[in-house]
Amino acid sequence: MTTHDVPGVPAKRQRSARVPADQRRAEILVAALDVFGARGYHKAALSEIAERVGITHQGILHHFGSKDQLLVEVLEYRDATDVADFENQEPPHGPELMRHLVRTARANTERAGLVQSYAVLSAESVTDGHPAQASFRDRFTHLRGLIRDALRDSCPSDGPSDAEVDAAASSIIAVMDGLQIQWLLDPERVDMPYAVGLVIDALLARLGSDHRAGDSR
Amino acid sequence: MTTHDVPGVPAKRQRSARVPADQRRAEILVAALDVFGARGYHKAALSEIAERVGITHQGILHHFGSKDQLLVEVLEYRDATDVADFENQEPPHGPELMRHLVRTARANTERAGLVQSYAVLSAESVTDGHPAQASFRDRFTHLRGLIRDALRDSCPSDGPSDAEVDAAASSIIAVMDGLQIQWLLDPERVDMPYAVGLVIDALLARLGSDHRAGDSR
DNA sequence: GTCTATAGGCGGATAGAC
DNA sequence: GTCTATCCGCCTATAGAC
Repeated sequence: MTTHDVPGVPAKRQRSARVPADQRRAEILVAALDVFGARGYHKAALSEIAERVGITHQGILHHFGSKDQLLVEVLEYRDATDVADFENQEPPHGPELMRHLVRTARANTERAGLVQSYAVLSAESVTDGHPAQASFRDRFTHLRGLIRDALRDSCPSDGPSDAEVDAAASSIIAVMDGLQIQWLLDPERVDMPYAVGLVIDALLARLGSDHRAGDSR
Repeated sequence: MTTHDVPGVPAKRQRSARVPADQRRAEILVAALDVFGARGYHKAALSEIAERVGITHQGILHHFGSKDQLLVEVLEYRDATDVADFENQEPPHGPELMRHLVRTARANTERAGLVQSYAVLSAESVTDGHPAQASFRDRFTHLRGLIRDALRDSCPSDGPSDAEVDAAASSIIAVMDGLQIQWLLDPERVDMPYAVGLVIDALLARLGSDHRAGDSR
């Protein structure tokens, strides 16, 4: 090294330009979503996120308090941008929701980074004491409710049992999530939007028809 | 502390009994599967695994070389014990495979630790350069092939298109995997075996029937 | 109000003693 | 086969510079 390493005068890091907190927080959230998705939450280093923003890792802790809290806010940010992709603030209802889910699967094939973040973080959330556990549990509860209502709308008369509708709602979410992992590992061999559409059609047909006559389970 | 902390004589750890390598490796694999499931791969500490076996974490590195390699061997061990649960060494074929999948989902409700290990590790494997990436990609390719063949067996005449069968195979695996995460977060509200059975029935009906006449997609 | 510097503690990896 | 010793990298807390 050619610069002077005088003990009392450490090689000074170029000080970052002073930026308003709101803007800085937004920059950090974008970088964090990227790095969390690429490395997973536990392997991700605050210093890597900080480097992308041009500050030190202590700067992140100043804005977010802890790595756990940063994760929670990253997930909120992800959900916010996800709904903003579609014109309405509110997610669609009824049969339109099913088409929305297929469209989402199709859109996801163009944003592998976001898909990876979601897949890794949602699975990691089931580990003991994970900071995002409540966030994901609430998310799934909410989604199941939305889809359950939409399924009921599509099967008006002599509807299927509550158990069937609940299971179908869980399954539609599960297919979307499970396909993401297979697709990330082998994009050529997995067609996410087509498979999601197929399962939804099959479940709607099953719930709509009077299959119980010939049921042998 | 009341014991003597003489500098030259550090409090000596009780030395473990010398155990044959094969036996020790097996003990480590059992403990590792447990800890990886409870904490996730990255959060899991070699020292915690070592403690259960009664050695230091360096002992594990002696037997497995690295934490990454330990994970790979843990997954192989898991698969080996999984097939041993059922009488035949070979997984069932044809329609019997579908019943096997539902039975597996039911059995999984009694072994949350194993389910957690699988869910966390399979999702983590999609991160950049993860040591288990090839292992999981091959696993999914193999499983899709098995299920694809079984679906064809169940729909003999004027069968559905290859694309439909492929998508159905991916979807059945995806439902099982995705349901595990929802179930781990909220066991009371998710019925894994019932939902898996529902999706399989719905897909079989869909692939078997001549739905294309009224298809509007 | 925004950020950096310093220091402690833990986890993984390597080398060498017993 | 197992241990001790040592290194480096990461998260976190505290203090203080601008």
